[in-house]
Amino acid sequence: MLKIYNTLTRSKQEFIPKQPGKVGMYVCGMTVYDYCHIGHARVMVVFDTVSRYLRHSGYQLTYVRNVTDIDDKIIQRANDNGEEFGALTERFIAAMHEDEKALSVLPPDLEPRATQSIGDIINMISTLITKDFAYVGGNGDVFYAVSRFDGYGKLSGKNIEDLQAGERVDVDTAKRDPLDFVLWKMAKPGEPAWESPWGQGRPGWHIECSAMSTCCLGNHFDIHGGGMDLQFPHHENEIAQSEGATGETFVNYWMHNGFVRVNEEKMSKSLGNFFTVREVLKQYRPEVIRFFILSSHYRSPLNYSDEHLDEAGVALTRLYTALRGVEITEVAIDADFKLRFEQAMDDDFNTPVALAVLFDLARELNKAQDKQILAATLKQLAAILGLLQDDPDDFLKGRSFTLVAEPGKFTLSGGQANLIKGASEELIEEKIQRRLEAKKNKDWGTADKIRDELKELGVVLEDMPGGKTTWRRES
RNA sequence: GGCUGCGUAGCAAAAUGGUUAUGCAGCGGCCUGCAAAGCCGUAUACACCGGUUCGAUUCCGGUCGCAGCCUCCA
Repeated sequence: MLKIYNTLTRSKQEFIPKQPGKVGMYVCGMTVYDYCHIGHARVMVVFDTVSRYLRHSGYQLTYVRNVTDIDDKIIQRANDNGEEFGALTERFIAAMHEDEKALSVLPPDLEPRATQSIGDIINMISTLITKDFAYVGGNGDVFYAVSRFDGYGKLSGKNIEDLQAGERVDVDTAKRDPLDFVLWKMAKPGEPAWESPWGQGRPGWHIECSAMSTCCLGNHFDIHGGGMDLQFPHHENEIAQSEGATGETFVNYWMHNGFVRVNEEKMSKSLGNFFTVREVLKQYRPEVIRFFILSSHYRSPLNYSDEHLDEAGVALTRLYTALRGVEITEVAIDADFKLRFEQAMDDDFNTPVALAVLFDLARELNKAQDKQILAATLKQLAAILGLLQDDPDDFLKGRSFTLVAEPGKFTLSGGQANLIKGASEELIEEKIQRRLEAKKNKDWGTADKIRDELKELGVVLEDMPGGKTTWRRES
């Protein structure tokens, strides 16, 4: 039985979909004016894992993740660059898709864009005005009247009085109440704009998600996800807009992932302490990043550092080592390990425990005479986490190292990866042959020297029973 | 100031009212020419102070420390 921690109730609840067997899930995606950083990667990987597990559990899932491709920052950045905002967003959407692909994040079923949902957005704003939840302000912008919505604050645990008391001085006299937020923003000359009943303008950020989610999944759906920081005001506002407009419950389960931190501080654009996915991919294999993200629970903070990435690489190497040399066949997998794995995932997607099950499985596999069933079990269960799908030898020898170049020039390359990581495979094989000769002559000095040379190049040798020598690159 | 949440061994990270988490690192052993990998064994914990309980790291209260939100942010 799957349990999900619901931010709305601050407790783990049994997951009961609205319609038996079917799940609708919406996740707030990226605002595309820059490259994705590791914090964005966490959202993508976490909800990709959630969607994989829901499907594994037999649910027919519709997974929607939007793209915010119009907002103030996008306009600002496009102006700074002296380019059309559409050119800017296309470029970063392409880059985002490359990053996702590298991290084994499967594409969502639907990826609506704000600029392609303007009609739906306008319809929702019109409804809100009709129902008196929204008004045209003194400057022509359309605002949501927060005080009109009774449930305001139910998600974030805030109440209107506290918010008003803590409100910073707001010079915006166009609003009736400082807490009101913009639904439709009038365009300044030269800004991107769409026709609307209130004049040329663009949608506010919050209404975009309300419109795109209800359009794709209906007025009332199962799961809505996003980063912790979106709880307030973004998701609170979404509830106010959607429930105000439709009169129905908006979402049953709210899921929020924790932040990636750097030196105990939130990784964010504003703090400037972020690492982009493609930067990190120059140093670490994509699967190592994915493993690192899944090695802590999705709601916990995740501290980013090279040391932790290194540890993730070593841990992943242990799992791949267990699979090395075993032919994976189509067999029924081990029921006990499957059950333990599912119990972990059923408990609010407890990936650290699920990984611990995989490590226990790896130990059994290392001991086993007949490895077929355990190996198949390991690979199949890991697939639910989006891990261990590479050929073990390719992983261990660094052949699947991913190189990310400029957007649009994404390359998956074994040959280049070898050059990055030091010695070519030809050189390694040659040295191994020379060492085997030396070993045959019991010339241990030469043999050890060759081994040390390769170690310098990040290559570790392993003498196998039967006189063969295999090798791997240090992760 | 208001509202969330967190504080676990050398590091990372889970569960749990009484019993081995797990990975890396350490120590002892097996294996190996020596290693590596693997296997076996082993040490080191639950911020502090009270309370509830036969028994608390786990529940309750308080203290201290940390992070996040209250402004755009995944």
